[in-house]
Amino acid sequence: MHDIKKSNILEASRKLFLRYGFDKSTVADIAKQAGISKGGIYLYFKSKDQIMEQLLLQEMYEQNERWIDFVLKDPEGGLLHGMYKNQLKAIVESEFIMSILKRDTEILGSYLQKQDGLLSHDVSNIRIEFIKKMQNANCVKKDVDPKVLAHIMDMLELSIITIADHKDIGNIPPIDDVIEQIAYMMQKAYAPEDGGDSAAGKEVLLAIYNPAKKAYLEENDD
Amino acid sequence: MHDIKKSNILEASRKLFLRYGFDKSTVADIAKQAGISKGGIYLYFKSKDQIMEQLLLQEMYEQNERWIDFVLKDPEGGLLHGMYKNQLKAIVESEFIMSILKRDTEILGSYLQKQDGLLSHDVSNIRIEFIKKMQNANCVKKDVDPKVLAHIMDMLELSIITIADHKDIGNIPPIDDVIEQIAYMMQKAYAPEDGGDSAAGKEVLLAIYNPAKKAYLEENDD
DNA sequence: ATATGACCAATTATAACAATACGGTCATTT
DNA sequence: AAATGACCGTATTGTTATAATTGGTCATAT
Repeated sequence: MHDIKKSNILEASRKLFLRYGFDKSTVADIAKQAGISKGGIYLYFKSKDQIMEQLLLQEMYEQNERWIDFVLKDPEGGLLHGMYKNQLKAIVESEFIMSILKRDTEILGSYLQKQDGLLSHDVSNIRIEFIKKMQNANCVKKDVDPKVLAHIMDMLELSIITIADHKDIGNIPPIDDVIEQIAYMMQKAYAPEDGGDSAAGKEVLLAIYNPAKKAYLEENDD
Repeated sequence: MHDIKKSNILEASRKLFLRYGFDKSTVADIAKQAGISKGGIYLYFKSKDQIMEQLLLQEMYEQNERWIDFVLKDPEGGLLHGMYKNQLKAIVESEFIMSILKRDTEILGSYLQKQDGLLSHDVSNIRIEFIKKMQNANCVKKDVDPKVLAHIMDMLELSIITIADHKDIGNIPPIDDVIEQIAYMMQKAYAPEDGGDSAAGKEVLLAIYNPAKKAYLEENDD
């Protein structure tokens, strides 16, 4: 990160947004938490909304980095169940990412209404295309409808985050156990008969991810 | 149903609650819709809350009847994936049941805050016990943790209902396809090696369901 | 007996207004 | 140049009084 001040502001915002939500965290609060003056904020960001936008981008970037990292280290990371497992693991490490996926009004507040750009872009279509590519690379059984499979993956991703609001926490098993069980289920159902080609799957993932990463870093050289 | 008037009131309430929600549907509205006077309502129910309570009980009963019916007709209905599939099918046939599982404040309104009795009883523990019984009856693989499996079933049940609030409807596949795919996944992952004993599973289900049904009918002889 | 709707207390919605807090700016300081 | 915080117009929130609606009752009618 080039600019330590900018980084401080983002870190302060992350902390406050998660604790009090976007609406209840004032620019003055953020300035105080970051150890600078209110006016100083506006030397680095043109609005409070833009702070949130940058924060979302950063968190998404870091989540993806974690994901790729997990995948490359996992022998089965190139197969569908391995990728999905590691994506879920990367997601649940960030409360902020979870609040995005939930579209949590408590955290994101009025930013949800205003800024639809970042948050509304539909991740499901990306997932569908991805599954098709994985089928071609012999990482997923070919006789399954990518649209339906992607949707079930969307469902599990959503509910792993939201179910805490619907069940007593005492009845929720450890999140790692749940993720492992989901991966097991997907492996049994969707891995090709011959086990699949994990190395090829990793290639598919990197071929999509690396250009996106490069584009992001060029736009945000921090 | 013994009393046609009572039935009319419940039917009128169901219609209005689903359309306008519990809070926005007044007792006068219900009376009008049912074709009787407001005072008449109180000859059959002691409060507006009690109408909702009876309605919930009725809807749950009917959902269970549909479920058992589907299961008995399905050759694989006695296996875990068959039972779950048919339970999901029975659920999505009733908007009311879906609003209960969502704890939809738009529909249930202030009834959610007041009456916790009916809605808060945790269905997850029932599911765990059920899976254990199914394992003993050779309908589910024995090397899986019932707590985790039950939780994943809770997750899928929840998200099949709630995901419409999070995705464009254009990107949601037909609900029947989704349910079939979930069943396929569960069959691959959790059916015993030998295919399992569907008839035994049906016995397990009826052994639990029939006494519960009898108790309900005795309490509500309508 | 059964059913009605005018009536009641209690809750909730509406309106008008005052007070506050907010995001953002900019003259001044460092 | 870089950073500050007093300042500004607006939007939100709090307050109060008043009006309307609601769930539930019960004297009366059928």
